[in-house]
Amino acid sequence: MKLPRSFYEQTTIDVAKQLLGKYLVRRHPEGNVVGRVVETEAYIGPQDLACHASKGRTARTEVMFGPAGHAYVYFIYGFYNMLNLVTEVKGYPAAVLIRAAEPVDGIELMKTRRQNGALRNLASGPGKLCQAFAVDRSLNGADLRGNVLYLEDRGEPVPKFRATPRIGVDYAGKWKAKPYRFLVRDSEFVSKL
DNA sequence: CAAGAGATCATCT
DNA sequence: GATGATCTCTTGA
Repeated sequence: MKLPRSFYEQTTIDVAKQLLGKYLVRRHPEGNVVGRVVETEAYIGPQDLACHASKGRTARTEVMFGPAGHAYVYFIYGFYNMLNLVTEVKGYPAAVLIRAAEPVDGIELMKTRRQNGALRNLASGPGKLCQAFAVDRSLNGADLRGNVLYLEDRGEPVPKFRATPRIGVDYAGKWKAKPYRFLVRDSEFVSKL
């Protein structure tokens, strides 16, 4: 069943943990694609220097300040999109970055969208995942209760996971060491160990 | 296999 | 005008 808005209104850490083992569904004219989430990161509030919203409320970060259960998609490095899910209460900027998923359905379609079609390389990283799932900024602000992009609970308990510091945020001072990255143990589909 | 460079642009100063 | 929540390819051991 589709995750309700109340799921995303929990604390960002809880959402990030509980997303592991949930299923990301992308409906698209080319075909539908489904992946099992195996890696997430939490970005929490205006004081978190790794969180874009620590720079203030701008056109780019506006979605993060909005209500939970919406997609925050941004473009970076001139090449890649990143998919986040807005969490917590309206007015408090926080989100969970989806970093990796295990391909489940629509694998052939994912391969056509990706350079390297090896199964383990289709969505093992936030940029790769957005390519495989055809996520771009047209989905920024999309409601996750809609039919284009959403998460599904298929009755699987949250798998065993571990926490590490987040990737690529060396500039974030004391926040760079916080264990806000969560990854499924024993999954070969994470971005890195 | 590890390390490094290059690609390329929206966003903020 | 600088930089980034990245990826791929190339290089060298």
